[in-house]
Amino acid sequence: MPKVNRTRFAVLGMLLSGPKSGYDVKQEFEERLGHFWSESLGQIYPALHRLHDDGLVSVKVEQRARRPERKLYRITKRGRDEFRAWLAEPAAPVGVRNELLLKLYFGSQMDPSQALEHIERCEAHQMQLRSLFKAFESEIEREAASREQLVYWRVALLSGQHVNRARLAWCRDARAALESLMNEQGAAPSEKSHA
Amino acid sequence: MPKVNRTRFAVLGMLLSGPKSGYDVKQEFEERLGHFWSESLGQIYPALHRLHDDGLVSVKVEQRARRPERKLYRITKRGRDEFRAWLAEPAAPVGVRNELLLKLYFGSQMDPSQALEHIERCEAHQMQLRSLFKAFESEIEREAASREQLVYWRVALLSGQHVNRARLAWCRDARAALESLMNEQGAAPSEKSHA
DNA sequence: CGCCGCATGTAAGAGGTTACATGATTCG
DNA sequence: CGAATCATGTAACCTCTTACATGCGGCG
Repeated sequence: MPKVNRTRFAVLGMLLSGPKSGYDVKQEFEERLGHFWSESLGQIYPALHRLHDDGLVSVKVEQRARRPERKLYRITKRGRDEFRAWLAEPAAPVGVRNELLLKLYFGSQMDPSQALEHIERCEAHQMQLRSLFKAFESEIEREAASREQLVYWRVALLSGQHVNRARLAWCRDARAALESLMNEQGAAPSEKSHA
Repeated sequence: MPKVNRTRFAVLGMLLSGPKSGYDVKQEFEERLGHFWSESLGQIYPALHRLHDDGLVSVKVEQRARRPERKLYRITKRGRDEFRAWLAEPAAPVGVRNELLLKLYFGSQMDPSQALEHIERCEAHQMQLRSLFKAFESEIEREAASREQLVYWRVALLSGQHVNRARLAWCRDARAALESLMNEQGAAPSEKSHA
């Protein structure tokens, strides 16, 4: 298993669109990649230091009138080369760890009504996500620097939307399954206390 | 943020269906929860020791003729109680870290044909997954111990299938978007070398 | 004055994978 | 005999989040 450090390249990639401070990098992760990637400041600052040690970025301290000073990191030629090499490599599959499904797998240990609550929470969350994605649609239209970039941003967003729709559809199916289970048990109450 | 140890409860949950060894627990994770949860032996053994220290499981060494001996862990009353309490709590949302989308987000740094390869790899992987899910459908039908358990297992599987279908649909959309981008650029080749 | 936003960093600690270490038994 | 499976465990090593520590400037 070719274990590469993804934070390293995620941060490096953020610098492609121009020199940035660690703080800027964090902002951009949250604003634009929030639905498929995240990095904390506790990862970003050390990553920038390491990138500098390795010569993939250069630093310059920027002094601004009446604003705190900050370090602007700029990607170097070597940085670009290494980034492109990383881009070409196959992506590792997403690690799956879904706590909701884990709990539902053990659903027979709880009340069906409790299981239903879990699903309703998921449904509410996915509805919110749907709105966010909707708002994002117009935002990337405005902010993309080129036709090419817009296409790739749309592709990334589209993935979120497809999965979001799938989760919403699943919530409906799951609710239906649990409701019919509750009807069955309500109609024919077998012994439950020692299950 | 109420940080609870999920491995602890995942392992504890595995013992609900009867006493098991650490090795058994690992098997069951792989066979039945593979698509939404995983635990390594390096987590499972220490987790069982801690569960024992905390009185949530009991141990018994099982001697078998001409087979290596093993430790059978059995969930205790307290274990069941704590497990049920954990089940009732809201599940943490899935942490998102999708390396494929990260690379595609930076797609304008590579050849569209390279981006296309990334998508085709994803598509191939999702096709395999689809077959696995299909096979799983009949397996849970055979192995569920009760009607109730079957419903919950079906709900968990259904989630995998919905998301799998969404990813396949996205692969098709993404391929189409990239192919039309390649046509545009092939027809009107603007300067590319310094992008 | 106190809080918020900007800005940089470190340290502690949890969580997680992999490799290592050991040993029995079974099957070809 | 050697490889695969069963079986248990530890150690090293990443990764990641959180909390802590510090300081400036603007705003109410």
